[in-house]
Amino acid sequence: MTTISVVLVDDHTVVRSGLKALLGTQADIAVVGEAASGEEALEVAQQHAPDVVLMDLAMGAGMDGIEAIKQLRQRRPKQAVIVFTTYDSDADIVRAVDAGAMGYLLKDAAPAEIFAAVRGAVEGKSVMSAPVASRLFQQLRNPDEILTPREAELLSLLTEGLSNRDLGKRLFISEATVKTHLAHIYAKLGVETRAAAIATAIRREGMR
Amino acid sequence: MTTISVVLVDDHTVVRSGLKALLGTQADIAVVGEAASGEEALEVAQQHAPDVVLMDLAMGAGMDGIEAIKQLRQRRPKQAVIVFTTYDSDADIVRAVDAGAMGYLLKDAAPAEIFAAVRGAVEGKSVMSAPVASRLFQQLRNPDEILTPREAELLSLLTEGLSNRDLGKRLFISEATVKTHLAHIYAKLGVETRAAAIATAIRREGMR
DNA sequence: CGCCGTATCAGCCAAAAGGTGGAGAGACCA
DNA sequence: TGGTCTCTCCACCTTTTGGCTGATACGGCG
Repeated sequence: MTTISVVLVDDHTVVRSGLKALLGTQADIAVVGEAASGEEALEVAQQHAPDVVLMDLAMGAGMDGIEAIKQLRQRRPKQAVIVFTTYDSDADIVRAVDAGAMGYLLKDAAPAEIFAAVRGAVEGKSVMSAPVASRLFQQLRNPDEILTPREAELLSLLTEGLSNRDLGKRLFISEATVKTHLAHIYAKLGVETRAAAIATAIRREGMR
Repeated sequence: MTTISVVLVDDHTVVRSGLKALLGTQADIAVVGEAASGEEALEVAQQHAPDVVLMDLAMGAGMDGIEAIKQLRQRRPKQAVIVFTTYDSDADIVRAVDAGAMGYLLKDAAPAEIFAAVRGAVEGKSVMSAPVASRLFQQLRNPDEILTPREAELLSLLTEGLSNRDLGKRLFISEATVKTHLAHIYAKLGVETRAAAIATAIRREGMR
């Protein structure tokens, strides 16, 4: 049985050491490096060429986790990246998977779950915490379901090419409210701009 | 009934032979020559003075189809050129018709359609595949909407939801140039925002 | 009863997009 | 040769957007 080399990326020292101790109990898993930021992660991964990178998405300063995943994946496609984070917002999940994450674990995951994720990752299996999986599944299956009625209404008008001001007038709400709704829509669709939201919405069957 | 002489121009031998066999089934059509490039086409057409030239637009190397059409038309205005190609991009259609093509067929056209195009061409009739016709019609109806090749390229990327910066990187041009192109595209499409441009482009058949 | 999801609104700030006007290089055309 | 088109780039300025934080209100649910 080969040993699985792992690099930990988290800006909290305590989390890293805890994780290190936990993984240390497993004979077939070895933590070969640590990093506290996205930039550092790239360096460390370069040095140790680990099989798996366990990474927190939220990093204090500098490059964020998503960007780090993209770059890691670009440099060594065979290396598996597992997201290990506190929050499970829809946007983060979609973007992380999009960026190439092999797994998505929440920090309250059971030890056994973490071990399984690491071992699964090297075999090309994608392991994720139950709540994350269900969300992702729902997203892929019917992303519109997670939009509230009002949001769906707004999205539909958005595909007409209206501006925030016009959207407000059309729906009899303030521009501020429009922006709030839009922010929620972007998060749920996993995009950052209205352009991408429109492209996604129109192509996503139904509204042409 | 006079026999219609045809010259085939396509850089793929298989396409030429298939077409030759197909046209051979018609008593009134005779393939009198073949060419694999634009230059060769000019020579062969010179030799055989065919009634019709069936030509692919995409030729591996050397003179492209559009240029070949222009020259053919210039040398023998009576000779009909029919474009027979795989793609139906707006730019190609417009340029081919501009260059003097009498017809525009897609390679998946039905045999009957091809025969009709050849026979129609000698009578001065212009025959084209349905999707091509509809595009051209739309172009003619609203000439202002003809996008330049570069603009079309940009518009297509625009529908992916990219930002100006990303568009620039992707096309190896500055953000300033991107903005210039976008302004032109908006004007031609009759919209004011990128959102509307995307909505229009995606819905306007073709780029999904 | 508090908690959560939904919908509404505000203000502030940075980034992106859009408008205007100009300009040079290269291709093409008459 | 001169005019036109296309593609490229720049500067300056305004508007739009998106990100962040926070707030109020209503209704359902455990």
